[in-house]
Amino acid sequence: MRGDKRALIREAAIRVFSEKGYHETRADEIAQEAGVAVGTIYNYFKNKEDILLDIFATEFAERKRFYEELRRSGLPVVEQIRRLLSEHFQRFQQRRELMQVLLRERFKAGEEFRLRLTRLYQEMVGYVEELIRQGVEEGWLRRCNPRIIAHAIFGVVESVVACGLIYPPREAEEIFAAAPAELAEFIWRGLQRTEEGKGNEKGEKEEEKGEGGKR
Amino acid sequence: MRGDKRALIREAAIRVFSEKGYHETRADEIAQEAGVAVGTIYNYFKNKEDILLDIFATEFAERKRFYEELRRSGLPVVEQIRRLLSEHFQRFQQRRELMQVLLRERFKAGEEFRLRLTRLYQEMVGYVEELIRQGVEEGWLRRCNPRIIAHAIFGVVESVVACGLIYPPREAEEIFAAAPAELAEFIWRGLQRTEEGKGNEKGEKEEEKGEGGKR
Amino acid sequence: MRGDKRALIREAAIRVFSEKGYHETRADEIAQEAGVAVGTIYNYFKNKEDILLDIFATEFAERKRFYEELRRSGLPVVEQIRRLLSEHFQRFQQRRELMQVLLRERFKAGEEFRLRLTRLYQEMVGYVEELIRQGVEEGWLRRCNPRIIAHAIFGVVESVVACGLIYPPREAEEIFAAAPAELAEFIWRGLQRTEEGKGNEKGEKEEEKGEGGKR
Amino acid sequence: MRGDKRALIREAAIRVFSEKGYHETRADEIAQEAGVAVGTIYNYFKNKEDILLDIFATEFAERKRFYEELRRSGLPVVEQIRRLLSEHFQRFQQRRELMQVLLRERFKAGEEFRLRLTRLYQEMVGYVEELIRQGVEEGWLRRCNPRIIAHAIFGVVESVVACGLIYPPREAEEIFAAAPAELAEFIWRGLQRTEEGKGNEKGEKEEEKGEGGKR
DNA sequence: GATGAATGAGGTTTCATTCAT
DNA sequence: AATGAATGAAACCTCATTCAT
Repeated sequence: MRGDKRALIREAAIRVFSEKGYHETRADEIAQEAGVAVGTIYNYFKNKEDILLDIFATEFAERKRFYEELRRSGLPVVEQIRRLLSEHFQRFQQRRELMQVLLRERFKAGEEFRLRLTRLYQEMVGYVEELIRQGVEEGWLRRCNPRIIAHAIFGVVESVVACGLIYPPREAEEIFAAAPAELAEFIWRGLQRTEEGKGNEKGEKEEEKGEGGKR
Repeated sequence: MRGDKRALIREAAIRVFSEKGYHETRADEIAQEAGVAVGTIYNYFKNKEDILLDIFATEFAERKRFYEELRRSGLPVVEQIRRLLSEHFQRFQQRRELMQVLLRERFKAGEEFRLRLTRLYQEMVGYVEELIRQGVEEGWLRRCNPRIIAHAIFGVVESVVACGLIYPPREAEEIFAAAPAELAEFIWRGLQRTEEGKGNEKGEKEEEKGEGGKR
Repeated sequence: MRGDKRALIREAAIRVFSEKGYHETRADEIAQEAGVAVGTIYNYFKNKEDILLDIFATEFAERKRFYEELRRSGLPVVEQIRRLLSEHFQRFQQRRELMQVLLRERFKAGEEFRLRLTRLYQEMVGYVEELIRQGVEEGWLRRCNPRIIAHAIFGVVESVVACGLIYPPREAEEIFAAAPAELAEFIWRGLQRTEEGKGNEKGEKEEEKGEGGKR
Repeated sequence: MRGDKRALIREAAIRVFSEKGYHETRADEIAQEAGVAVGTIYNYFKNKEDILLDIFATEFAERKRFYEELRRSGLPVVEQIRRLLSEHFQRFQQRRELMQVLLRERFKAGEEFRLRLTRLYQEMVGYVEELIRQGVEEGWLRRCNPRIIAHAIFGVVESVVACGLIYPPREAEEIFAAAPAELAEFIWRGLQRTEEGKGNEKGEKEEEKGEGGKR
């Protein structure tokens, strides 16, 4: 039950944060959105910042779970990356408000917050970094700096979220619809080996990409 | 003289904002950094937010100048994109603090701010979008959604800035050194036409994308 | 409960305003006088000006209640005016500080304030104006411009309040003690029909007034 | 020349004060209205309050000059009062803005200001008080408390100024046109002896009143 | 556990005044 | 004497947080 109320407040916070931004949101607005009294918030969270941190922590925990599951799956790296992208775009569709909050408040300052968030973020990117490193080592992917490329991939994915904050709903929807396939393709080409045995290798990849874009 | 003082305050603000974030920065900290009294700020800016907006406006104006110069250069699109990327990375090296502020505060809420910034941002991305559109039409680049790809490119470039906010200085420097080449390559591959067997390959892709867009 | 706290703050404000004037009074002085924290004030009032407006509104509402009661009383107009004056002087004795605030801050500028107060004031004077109009029609009072005379009566009554702000306490007390009778007489004579030779006298006066108004 | 600039600024201040009120007027608005730089104001006045005080002092000095002239005129008291009222209404017509400022800011707090103004005000009312005292002693006026009645007369006169601050221009003009005769009559009746020898005494007075209202 | 009125520290902004030119 | 940019003290108000009910 305790978890329920915490989640209730967290989800309410996501809605208002995504609408007005963390700083512009007052504690009592979160309470109102959650349908509880202001004081109740402080029974479940240390302070306002703690709610934001919890939003990040909850989402990152879920992602980590997904990443580890993926890692344990034993699938080929290329397939793992495909699923990872597909998962991200899918999750964005389901939880746009959440994603917007994550994007917007990613760099909020505040001593402790910054430190804790940074750690979470590094850890998360680390999974992808590791995946790419493996892909390179195993010869699936072109030789590159895995850390930089991992961040770049996050940058690409986040660019879609950003569009949702920049364009009016109509245009945003068009972008959201086309983006997954478009960007999977973009990232894929950016990672792919080119030199030898293209014909064969390509064929496989193309198929994979197709599926990735679809689901 | 008036312009000088405005710039003096703006540059001071960039330094403090990049350090502590816009919201966590107090007006008198900006004043102190600028070496003026608090009141002086308000002789040159309507309010604190106005400083932030001015930071964006000034930088975006400069970028627009560069983009238009580029456009008028008559260089082949591929070369234009190359220069654009190179310029961005170079500018990032020169003005890291500025770039961090732009990245961090991009989505700050606040009625008027949001509206004005959105307009500036769209305009800026618009240049790149147009460049890509041309590149595709002229056959230099692969067929794609230019708007989405333009945003993706910004996302990639911004990912480097983000690293500066996530990693400790030592590691960040390593990333900064390698990123330009690494990411130019990444973007480049993402845009490039596949050399051989185009006709066939293309057909497939279109189908895939079509399905991807449908869901 | 809510009404209580509002009244508590309002009454505290009256005391401080009457002592130092609205503009010279700081929000925290009101809070201190009321025995609450500054923030509490803003739970009950939109801003400092809103307190002042509430002081006027509350008093004017009470006066209106009295005027309407009087009107419904069915007493002869002359008696109504007598009671009205008596009530005013009595109320002044009970609520000197309040009256001083009303006198002092009556013309405070400030867009909305001015508008709202003006409306309240006109309404209040309107009652007396109407009373005089009736008195004239019914032949109790001399022929006159009821609106102007209504304002003049308020001017006379307020002059006593003004004395409280000008003279040191000792002298003020003397004035307060004598003023009600003295001014009731003054006003009364100013309104009274001349007893004998009315027809003739009246005619003259009308002419005189006519000329006076012409110039 | 020094006096000229001082007067220039004072007159400008009267215009803005009457429009927005003393507190709501900024020093630079006075400067702008006067067509000088802010700094210039402080070459002629100690501070903002000093301008307001100067407005009162200048007007009160002029009034005192008039009162003393009147006193030295050797005219019968009744005639003196008639002229005094007539002068007041005339001056109001010529200098409405000034009168509004005097009415509005009469009770502004501020240690030194209050003290100095109070002295000026008492002195000014004192002349009228003395006049009435004489009138009573000489049997021209009914027995009364001269101080209270003097204040009441000021209250009546000021009520017209107040109307200018309460009613919209159209209605205010109507009031201004009718007020002098109307109020002279009101005051006159309030002061006049009634008991013995009315016929004769009255006749004289009526004439005087008529003239008073006219000019 | 829930409530929401009370709290008061703290930040933004204003604006009277100064003073170097 | 005139200027007006710079100053910084001061005040309003907000809003995260608490705690008695």
